[in-house]
Amino acid sequence: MGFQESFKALSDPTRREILNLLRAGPLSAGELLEHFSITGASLSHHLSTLKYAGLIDDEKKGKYIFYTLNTTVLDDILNWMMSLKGTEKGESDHEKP
Amino acid sequence: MGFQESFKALSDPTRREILNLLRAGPLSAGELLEHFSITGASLSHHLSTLKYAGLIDDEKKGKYIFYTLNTTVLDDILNWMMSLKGTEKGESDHEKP
DNA sequence: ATATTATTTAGATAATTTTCTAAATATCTA
DNA sequence: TAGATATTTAGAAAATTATCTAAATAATAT
Repeated sequence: MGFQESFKALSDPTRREILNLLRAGPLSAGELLEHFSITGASLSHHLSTLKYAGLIDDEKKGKYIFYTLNTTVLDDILNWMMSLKGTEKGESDHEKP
Repeated sequence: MGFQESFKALSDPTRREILNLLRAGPLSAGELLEHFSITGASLSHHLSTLKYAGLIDDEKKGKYIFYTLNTTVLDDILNWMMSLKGTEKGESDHEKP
């Protein structure tokens, strides 16, 4: 999984809102659906995009599938962005090199 | 400019490479073009996408237009991602709350 | 076993994006 | 002024994406 899929996944507002909702803890597809006015099929596509990008995990519990945030990819993106800014991983903002 | 445009801009590998190249300092469109095998027109579109997203600035100097990295939007994205991770702005990774 | 509920998959359409070639604009130089 | 160079804009074709409805799969409940 590269940045390609991650950024593409993050570029949709519905998907970003899904991630926001998952901050509080795992939610099923149906619980997520209540927060949007799209069909279950559309939500399912968004979830599979997020999963393909590595941004969420899913776990089947009986009739439901619960989705959780996976922050591993976010960390990779954070590091890439910090290196773009020229800031090393542990470096403070206040140094004058 | 919202996250929409920024993430969309970042989702293309050519555009991410442009940002990487600009880390070292300003470059003209022509100088950037040498690093890719696309037409000038395509590059120009990528540059306008990056500019619209607020990720680069441009400055005309005579015959040339020089592009520079603008890290303001990157900071906003970094903050959003850190809040997704549940990490406050100045907070260390090592605390156990 | 049948019906109900939760979710995904298939297939279609409309909108967006990437890229190209060709033409336009702006600046410099001879 | 005419020609060359740097870059953008216009217009079109091909690929990708978001969304929908309808159908399929899987699990639970009666």
